[in-house]
Parts: sequence; C-alpha cells; structure tokens
Amino acid sequence: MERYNFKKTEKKWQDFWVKNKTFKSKMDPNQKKFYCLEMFPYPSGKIHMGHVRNYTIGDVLSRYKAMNGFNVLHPMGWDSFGMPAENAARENDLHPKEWTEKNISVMKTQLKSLGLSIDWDREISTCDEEYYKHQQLFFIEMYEKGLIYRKENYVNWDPVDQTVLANEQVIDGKGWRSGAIVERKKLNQWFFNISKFSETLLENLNDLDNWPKKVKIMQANWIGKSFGCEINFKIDGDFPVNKIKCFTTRPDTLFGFSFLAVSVDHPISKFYEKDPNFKKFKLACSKTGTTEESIAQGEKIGFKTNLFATNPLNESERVPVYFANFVLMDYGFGAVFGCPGHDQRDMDFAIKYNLPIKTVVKPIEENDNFKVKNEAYTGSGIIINSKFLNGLKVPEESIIETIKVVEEKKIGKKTINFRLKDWGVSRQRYWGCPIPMAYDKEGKVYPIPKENLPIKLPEKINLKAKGNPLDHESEWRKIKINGIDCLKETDTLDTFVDSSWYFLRFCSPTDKKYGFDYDAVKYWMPVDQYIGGVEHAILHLLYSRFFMQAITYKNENFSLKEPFESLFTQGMVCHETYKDNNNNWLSPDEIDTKDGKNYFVKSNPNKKVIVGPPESMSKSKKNTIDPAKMIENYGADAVRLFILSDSPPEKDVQWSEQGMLASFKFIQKFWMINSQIKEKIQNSTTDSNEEEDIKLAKFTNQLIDKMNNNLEKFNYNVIIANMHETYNFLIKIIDKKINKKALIENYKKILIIMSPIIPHIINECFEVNKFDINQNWPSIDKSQLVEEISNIVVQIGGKKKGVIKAKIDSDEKTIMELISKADKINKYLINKDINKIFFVKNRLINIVLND
RNA sequence: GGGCGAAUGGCGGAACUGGUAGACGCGCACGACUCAAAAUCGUGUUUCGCAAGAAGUGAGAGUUCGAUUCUCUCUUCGCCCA
Repeated sequence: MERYNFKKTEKKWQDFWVKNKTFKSKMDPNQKKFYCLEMFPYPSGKIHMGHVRNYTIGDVLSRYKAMNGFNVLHPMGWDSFGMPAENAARENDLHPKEWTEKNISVMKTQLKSLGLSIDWDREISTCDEEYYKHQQLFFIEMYEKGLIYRKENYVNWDPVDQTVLANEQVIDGKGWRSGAIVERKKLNQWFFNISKFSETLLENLNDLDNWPKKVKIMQANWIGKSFGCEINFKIDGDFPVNKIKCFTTRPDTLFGFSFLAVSVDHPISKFYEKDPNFKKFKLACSKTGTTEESIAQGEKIGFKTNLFATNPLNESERVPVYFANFVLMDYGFGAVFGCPGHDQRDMDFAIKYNLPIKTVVKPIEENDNFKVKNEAYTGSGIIINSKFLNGLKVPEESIIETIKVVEEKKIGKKTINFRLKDWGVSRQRYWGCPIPMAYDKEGKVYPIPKENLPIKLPEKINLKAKGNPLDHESEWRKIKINGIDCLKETDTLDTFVDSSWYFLRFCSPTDKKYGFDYDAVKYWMPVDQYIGGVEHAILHLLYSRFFMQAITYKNENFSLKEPFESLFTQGMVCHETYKDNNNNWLSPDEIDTKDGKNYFVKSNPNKKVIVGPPESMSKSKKNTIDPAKMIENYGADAVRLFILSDSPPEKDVQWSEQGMLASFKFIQKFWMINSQIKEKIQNSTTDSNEEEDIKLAKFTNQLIDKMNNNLEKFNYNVIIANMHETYNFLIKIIDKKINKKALIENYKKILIIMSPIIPHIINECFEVNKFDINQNWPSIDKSQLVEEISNIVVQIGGKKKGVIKAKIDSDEKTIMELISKADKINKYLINKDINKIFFVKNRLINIVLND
C-alpha cells in the first residue's frame, strides 16, 4: 500500500479549487446566505500560529455551511497600513509599499497552502488606493453629517522622535523606541463623534445574543454609563469667578466636602496663566501620562488658588479650590468636589495638603462614631454627619434622595455621564490613509471637494526626517479649493478606521463608485459569524459598531445597525518557554533532549535548559513555531487537525510536537484504512448481512448527529475525538462482512462530514473511490438513532451498583424484575425495605432503602 | 478594590436539560513483528486494594433519591476595569 503523499495531493486539490473557482461567491437572492469572516491579518511578514487557528476555525465553519446549502461568503484581505511598515522602511531602506506588498505575497501563498476555502477574487488591501479613496469619501460624508470635528487634545509626545505615541507605545512613561520621557502635549486633532452614540452602542449590546457575554461586559464597562448629578458651587475670591460646575456620581457624600479640584485646562486657568508658579505646576502635570491608570497610580499634586467654594447644602462651609493633576478636562466638567473620606484619590490628596477628612458614610455594622482613617471607605452603609441626609441607605437611597434635594434647591440636576470619549483619529505618520481636509492661510478648514478625491499618498518620501514625514512634502501639500490656495492636512487616519468598514467592502470589493454597493450589502450583511482574537474585544469591535451607526446615520438607503450577528473569540496558541542559565531565551529549535525530561542546548550539550510555563507565542520569548515549516513537514490537513484537536477553540491551546505528530499519524492511518475500504468495496457483494450493516448505519447516523451538534457549538476539539472514534470503529468492522451498498452509502457520509476539517485527503479519498466530489451534508435517519437495548444504571441509595441491559422503553416493573434476577445487584436488596424508587426511563433506576 | 471566568488522571481535555465521571488524544507499561532498533499493530492505564470492594471532579458546607453540573463561603490562577 502506498503511503499518503500529502505534498502532491494537497497541491493537487488546492490547484483544483483555484481552477474550478470552487469558493467563488455570487449574490443569489434565492439562496440563503452565510457571511463568515475572520479578522483580517496585518501583513507583518509571514503567518503565525494564531492565524492558522483563526482561519482554520472559520474555514471549517464555511465549508460546513456551504455543504448545508448556504451561499457562503468567505473573503480575505489585508490590514496593510500601519507603523511596522514605516519602521521597517527606515531600517531596511525599503518603501513601505514594497515591504507591505512583499509580505502580502508571502502570506497569501502561506494561507493558500493551508487549503482555506477563501474567495480570493474578493481580496482587498487597506493601503490600496482603491480602498482608501472610499474611506476618504466616508470621512467627508461623516464630516458633512456633523460626526467629525477638530479640537485640541492632549497626546503622548515623544520629544526625541518628534512624534505622537499611542498609549501602548508608552512604556514606564518613556517612548518605546527613543526611551525619552514622554510628555503631554496639546495638538489639533480630528475626532469621530463616537460618544454621540454612547447610549445606542450600549443599548444594542442587549440584542447581540450571539456575542460572548464577556465581550459585551467589557464593552459596557468601556462605554461606562454612570448616573450622577451636576452641582454648581458658589465661588468667591480674588478673581471674577462666581460658580464652578462639577459632575459627581456620589452627591450623597457632599457633607464630606473638603476641597474643590479643577483641571489645569479648566476655563478658570486663564486667570493664572501669568503666575510662574502655576506655569511650573502645569509643566509638572504634563509629565504624568494621559491614561487612567497612570493618573490613578501617579502622585497626586495640586496648586492652591485663592478661590473658595461654598458647600451648597451647608452654606456656612467654605473650602479651598485647587488645580489638581488627577482631574481631566474631558471627564464631567473638568471639576470635581473632593470628599477624602470616601474616595481614595481625594484621600491621597487631602493627606498630602493637610485637608480635613470627614466621615459621612458608615458601614452598617459600625456605630455613628465611625471614623475613616488612612483608607477611604467606598462601600455600602448608612449616611452620617450629614444633617437631613442622615440615615439614608448607601447606595440604594442616598444618591437618589440627594439628587432630589439638589434639584429642589435648584443647585444642580440629575445627569448621565459616559466614560467613552470621542475617538481621536489623527496620526502624525506617512503610512496611513490621508485625511481629506485642507486649510487656507488663515487656518480655516476646507473639506476636500469630492471631485478632488482621492488624496493619494506621495510615492517618494523621506522617512528619515523627524516628525511627520508628510509635513516635509511642501509640493504635495498644495491644493486649490474654490480658487483659494490651501494646504492639505498632513495627518493620516488611525488604522482602526481602515478595519472599521472592511466587512462592507468585501460585499462588493471592486465597486469603483462607492465603498460598497447597497444591493450587495443588503444581501450579504450582517456578518453571520465573525471570528477573531479577544484582544480586539473593545476597540476594533466598538469602532466597527460605531462605523455602522455613522454610515446609516441620516441615510435612508441603509438601516442595518449592527455589523456582526455572532462573534466568536478564539484563544491564543501557547508554547513552553526555554532559557539557558544566563537567562537568554531559546527557541524550540535550539534545544534537545534525550530522555524527554531534561533539555540541553543543541550547540552545547553541556548547557542545561530551564523549561518555563507555556505562554502565548511571541518573538521576544522565542517560543514561536513557524506554520510554514509545519505544513512543509506534516501537511496542511495534519496542521489543521492538530490546531483544532487539543483544546476548545475559545480557550488557549498548547502547541505540542507530539500532538502534531499524532495528527500526522492520523492522516496516514486514515489513508491506509481508505485503501482497505476501497478494496473491500470492490470485493464485497450485495448479499446482505444485516447485523453488521445495521451497526454501520447506526454508527454513521449517530456520528452525523454528534458532528452537527459539535459543529454548531464550536466544539471542534470534540469533533476531532469523534473522528478518532470513527477510525477506531472502521478498523474493527473492516474484516466483517458488509453489504456493498451499505458500505458505500455510509462511508460516503463519513467522508463528507470529515471534509471540513481535512479537506485535501478527503477529496482524494472521494476520487480514488470514484465517488462524486460534489456532495451535500448528509441528513440523519432518525429511526436509526433509536437503540433497541438501553443500559439502565442501577443505584441503591444514590450509589451506582451496576448496569443492566433492558429493552428500550421498559417500565419500572420490568426493570425491577430484571434486577431481582441479577444476583450482583439483588444481593443489596435481600431482606431490605424499599422506601422509594426513582425511575428515569432508559436511563436509571435509584432504589432508596429504609435503614 | 470591583466585575467576569476557570480549577476534572502523569498531561491536553470529554460528560445532553441534575442521572454510568474520565470519551478522544498524548505519555507510560507490557506484548507481537525484528538479529536489533525505529516505524507499525495489539492489550492495559483515576487512586487504594491480591480480590470483594471503597474513595474520587481545588477546599468546606448546603439543596436533592441522586451534584463535575444548582446555591453559599474560602483558596489558587487567568482576563478586564480601576
């Protein structure tokens, strides 16, 4: 028997699929559609195991749905704008476009070698002018609809690289590349008004029934709806300020008020701009980062003004007003009232500046003399020391009641506040979609007229210059709008914008006029199943949801509100980590073992290797496995089989060489048994041998039933187990006499249901058996699912004592008779009183005795 | 600190709606083939026990005839938010 030649066979079928355009999808209003989308990759160089897992999961689903009669759309593209291209360009003197295209070509070949059922005719790339020109038109449309505006905002500024850094590029307060201390700097930036849809984006989460609960909770937290009130504080002092408005979620702690803190950007700061001490303070504030975390953990510093605020509920009380670094202008109104007793930040601040700490909430079990010490008390309890608020339950009554009082006294009102801030999309970089805006000499803003679109990136660019490369392109910047000389915006769009609508583009990827064709999106959208990493749970998914809102806003042609009907988040691919005794990371290729327990360095067998726990594969830890090598060594089917086999797809999976090998062996074994079955089909007759035929039919039916179930629930690891069971079953019946027709019929079904996982070898099996390759998913013969004999578990007092076989649907009396004949079980019943019997048909009988 | 989730053999994991815990794979052991090894095939493999049997799903309680599954408390780990 010939060994299975995966290289030859996999190539053969991949070519076949290309030649026959097997996965080409066309709109067909008469057929129900299924849009399966996996998060498209960033073309970083070559594919990694995370891609293999992601795309295999999607591929199994797509193939399954297609065989179930769905018109499947399963496209692929490239999220191809972004920083790494620019960095690589600087290092290798290669244009970002060339670098990107080279990577795409390599990765496309690699993805094809996995045998994915992708309609490559729909391939898109976000750095392609044919893609981003539509994005620029969306930008203009959104600008016209009032969803985009420009404002000054703080950014993380790297003073050495002269560039803006994303929050994740700031490590320990320093620029990730330059190592310079990052500053807070104000820049004019373009913003998408995502917060306009805060309420809708939060509300709609309730309808996303097929999204992981975890993701919905994360998004809800991110949107962060909080209910509180705004309060006006009377101010007196040196400057003509008479009131300051604060937002608070805890108005009930107003009697604990001991200072009022405002942001350095608060309108009242204009009175202090000339004060050198204030300037110094403002500079100190700019050294703290902009993330919530750095603010919460950093030192709280303040600048005391000569202003005083009056407690509106207790007018005899006047407290000082401070500028403070932990108050941000874009949360609430840039002002908070300080209540050190019941807020930790306020407590830290009060201790530092020696401000009074008043206790106004006590835990239920404490008495009225309870005093907060070094730690703020933020839990539930009872209001104390607050005059007419005393005795209210915190938080159930206290907040609502206080708001009532505040509204009665006309000093404030109930307010809803969202944590979600508008989305700043300006990036001071070359390799992104140019923002289609321009400015005249006075700085007046002009949207680029639609007929002047697209704004293409200049091809020649000096990336070694400091700052934004486009700033230096003085010729490129020039544009005339309505006869007026203008200069183009040099910022480009955040790459999250590119990925916020690509799922629409796939519906009509070559449409020249617009980003998408309305008929196409109406047919294909929403995405029926979206699959990707949980790391995108917040940003990418929220931005995409926002984009859907923005596109359908004031648009009577299109009413879809949510882009992704179902979401599946897959786990990471992990591998053990290795280090030598000098703490250098080692890759799995660099180590070896003789006994499977102790590892040593290949190049130096005297050097011992320290084996660390499995961690997510990453280049820095050197614990990556190259999918291309695995496909080369074991074949695509074996790699697909393994990546699904060891763990449920939503959990992390650990790469193991032994597991990979086992999958490879399975493919080989399956080929062997296929050859045996082929021979058996040729040699067997149509003489019937009912017992084995029925056994085979029953097994097949049950298998289909299990597969359907497990496929629908993404229990792909269990599917692999079912496939092993199938092999184990086939190997047992291969010597038995089976009717030719029954064998062919059932074996065909078995092959079909394995084909989504290991398509190449299954197609080959079809061919060598001369079966028709175009098969639909088999249906179940329900009558075959019913067993004639059932195993009844016999329990005495809830403990299992044995199992008896009985005819299906036997009643309690029959079972009890059978038990009385089964000595092994019956011995427990001799001379005993039966108290009660619990009987579950075809399952179990539990006999409870009187002691 | 808050929220969410997880914990099952030597390992990865399975178990429908509360009804036979440990499917399937890895590893390991023994056996067959071989001069030998690899590969392959077969058998076994939760723990204790020769056996009969008993215990057993992170720990402890509870509900129930019956709990891996439901409730409470705790421990550890992971993720998110602060």
